[in-house]
Amino acid sequence: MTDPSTPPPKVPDASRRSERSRRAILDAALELVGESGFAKLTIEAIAARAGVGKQTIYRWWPSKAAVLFEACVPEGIDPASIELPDTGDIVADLKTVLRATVDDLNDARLDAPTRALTAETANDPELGRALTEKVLEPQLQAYVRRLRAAQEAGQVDPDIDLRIALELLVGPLFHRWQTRTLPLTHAYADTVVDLALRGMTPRPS
Amino acid sequence: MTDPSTPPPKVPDASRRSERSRRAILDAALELVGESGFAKLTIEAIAARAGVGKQTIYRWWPSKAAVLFEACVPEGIDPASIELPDTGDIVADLKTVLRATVDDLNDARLDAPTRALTAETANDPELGRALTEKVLEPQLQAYVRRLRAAQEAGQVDPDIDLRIALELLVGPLFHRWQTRTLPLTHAYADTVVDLALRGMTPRPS
Amino acid sequence: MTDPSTPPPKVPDASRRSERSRRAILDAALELVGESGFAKLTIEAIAARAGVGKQTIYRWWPSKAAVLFEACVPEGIDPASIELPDTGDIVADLKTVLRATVDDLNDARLDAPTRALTAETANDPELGRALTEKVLEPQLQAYVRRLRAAQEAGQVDPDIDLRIALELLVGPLFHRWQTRTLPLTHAYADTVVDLALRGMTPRPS
Amino acid sequence: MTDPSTPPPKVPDASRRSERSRRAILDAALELVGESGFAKLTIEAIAARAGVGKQTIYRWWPSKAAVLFEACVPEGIDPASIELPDTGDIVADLKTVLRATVDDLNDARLDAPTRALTAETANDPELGRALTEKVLEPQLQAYVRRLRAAQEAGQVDPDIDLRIALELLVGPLFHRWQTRTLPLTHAYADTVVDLALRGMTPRPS
DNA sequence: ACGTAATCGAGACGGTACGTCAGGTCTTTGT
DNA sequence: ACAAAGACCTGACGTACCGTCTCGATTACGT
Repeated sequence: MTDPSTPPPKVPDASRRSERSRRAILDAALELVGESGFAKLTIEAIAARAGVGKQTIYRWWPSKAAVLFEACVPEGIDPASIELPDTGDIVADLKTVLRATVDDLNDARLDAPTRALTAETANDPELGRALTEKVLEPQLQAYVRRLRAAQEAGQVDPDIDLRIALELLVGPLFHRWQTRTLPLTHAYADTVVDLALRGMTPRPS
Repeated sequence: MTDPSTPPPKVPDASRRSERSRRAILDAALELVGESGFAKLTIEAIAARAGVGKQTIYRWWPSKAAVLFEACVPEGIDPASIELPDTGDIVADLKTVLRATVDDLNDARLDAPTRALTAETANDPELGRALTEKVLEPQLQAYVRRLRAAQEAGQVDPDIDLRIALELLVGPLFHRWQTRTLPLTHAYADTVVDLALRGMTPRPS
Repeated sequence: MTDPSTPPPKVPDASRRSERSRRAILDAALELVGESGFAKLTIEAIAARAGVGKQTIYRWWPSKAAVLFEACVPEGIDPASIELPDTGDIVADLKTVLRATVDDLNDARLDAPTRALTAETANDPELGRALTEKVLEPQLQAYVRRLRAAQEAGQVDPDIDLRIALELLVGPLFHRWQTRTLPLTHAYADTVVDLALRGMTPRPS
Repeated sequence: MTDPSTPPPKVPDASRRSERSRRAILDAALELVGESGFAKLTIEAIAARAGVGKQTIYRWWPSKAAVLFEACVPEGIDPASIELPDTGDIVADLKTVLRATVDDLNDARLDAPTRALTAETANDPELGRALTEKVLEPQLQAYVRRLRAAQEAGQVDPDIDLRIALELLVGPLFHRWQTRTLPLTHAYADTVVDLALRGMTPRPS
């Protein structure tokens, strides 16, 4: 028996949803956030640019952050499928990955929406949870898997907490990106990997 | 010779400023951000709570972020005066400091405004610059000074880039705080210090 | 030769029309206008109450006023069949009729929809025309016929313009109903008839 | 002791009201209702035409009907000051007045807003009351006063209920105007007066 | 001691965007 | 083929704040 005091929230029928409108909305959101930033992004502007009624946005998304989230993170990609390269050389592999991350963070097209979403998590915990679960954790877990392989290959001290090890790698990059204190470069990525890994080498027994 | 097309921006006379109003505004801003978060913080609400006209806020601050910034970071503290402890034991000293940082980040009173300001830097570069310059860099420079002392004492490899070394310490903490992936604990701070420092010990030549 | 630029207006096939739906719609409209008034009457609400798709209403009626009109004025009654009583005593007959009119206007069930339709004629001239032609004029013509009979019977001055005579009778009632200035009573109807008829008695030549 | 559950409705300070805005709003409302009718009259359109924020309308008027009401009925006219002419000849005086009324009702500038306001009273009883009290009743009372003078002068039967007598005069005009059945002319006004007054002449005792 | 000039509380103003609602059209899915 | 259902685009609603402006009423100097 359901609660009679709160009538059903009228969930719309997803099977009748217009894919044309959905795509137009997501594209418009990405365009607009690139042009003017998240603060000036409004639902009305998205609707106008997409040639869509506002209600069509409110029907399917709870906030402009949710729209942007879906625009940035296309659903349907399997989180478990994310895998770091494994050439057998943990240091080289991590440098490859962190250099790619640096390139992504320096990409102007990705920078604006990513910063916007990250910032919005401060006001919107629900968004934060979604972002962590759908995007961040899958990537971090890939790091953990790669580090575990290195551990098993004897390249990393077996006593190390891999979760913290990973944070030693990505934390510094994230910190520089977030604070804009100094530029993010490949050389920086390399140095972080070298320094972090030096502390993880197996101790001579 | 000044531009005649733009009349003087009417800088108000700071000497006549009402300290009562200033304090009331800052206090009201802090209260409100604690109660409802930054998103629901409005200039009108601050003015109403402080018993102040809106213009009194607009006269002295350019944005609600600037108000909050001043509320959180009382001016008049000398950035150069920030100093990390130096007992001679770099590991112990860093653990002391990072534990204190963990405590601060876990303090509910500081959490909301700090997150709000951090998030707002994504939309307000001017605020970001101020935060970096007045708050962040002074602290980071204190780390650099303490690490340099350790280097000179032979506890840290002289080849290490201290700026990056510092980021290996604070980056992980900042990352956890920002992403809320796992709890921030003293044990975590200790492990980060241990792991980071292991990579910085002088190499046996 | 038809205009090729305007395609046929797609007149639906009336023979396949669902009588069930038609009745449900008309009943729902009457119910709703009684419950909440014309202003809050919406096509959506009628459709929902009638268990009918909105399109089924739009297919057959041009506006909510048209629905209400058909609900109030069942088609198929012969306008010429309306007849005032004729006992030979014009004063008594008019009092009978105006008292009945007063009763109708005081009937709460009829009041709301009638007022709504009357008011809507200000915005919807088409509706006004329909109302006049189908409802109002047939009744007024009945008055004219009855007054003419009285004229021929020597009870009314032959020089009188009967159209205006009739308006002297119904105008005051309509005015009071519309303006709600004073209550509509049988006594009022009687006085109006007495007063109006006094001016119409054949002059002593 | 006042009700603590309902905070004061924040009545705005009338002394600071902008007369410029007020006039612009009333003018815009009159223009728009003349152009497109009351149904298509929107607060947004009024605000746009008047070059005014919507809130400035909502601050001072409860509905678009109230705006139109004030636009049509400039406040500050003393209801008691309305007086019908008194040349001593009641028939001639009434014809003068009703002819003027006919002219007003045929004036296109007054027609649209007057019809709109009249129609709106069906949905908005508060408006109806205001209209009756501020506009209608003062005029009707003037009729009553003039008829009473005629009564005292021996031109009207002392037994007549003057309130009903007045309705016999204005009711027919109102009815024709409202139903648009036949044109409103001076000749019509004259005939109504003649017919109605014939029934009011003093009976030969 | 007194003008006078600036700040102050207050809040009306022209605006922008909000999130909701209803209108009327179009499309999909039975029956 | 028509009816139900309901998603869609449109546009107005009434509200919340924005940042600017104007209004007396305090202040706090500089004569």
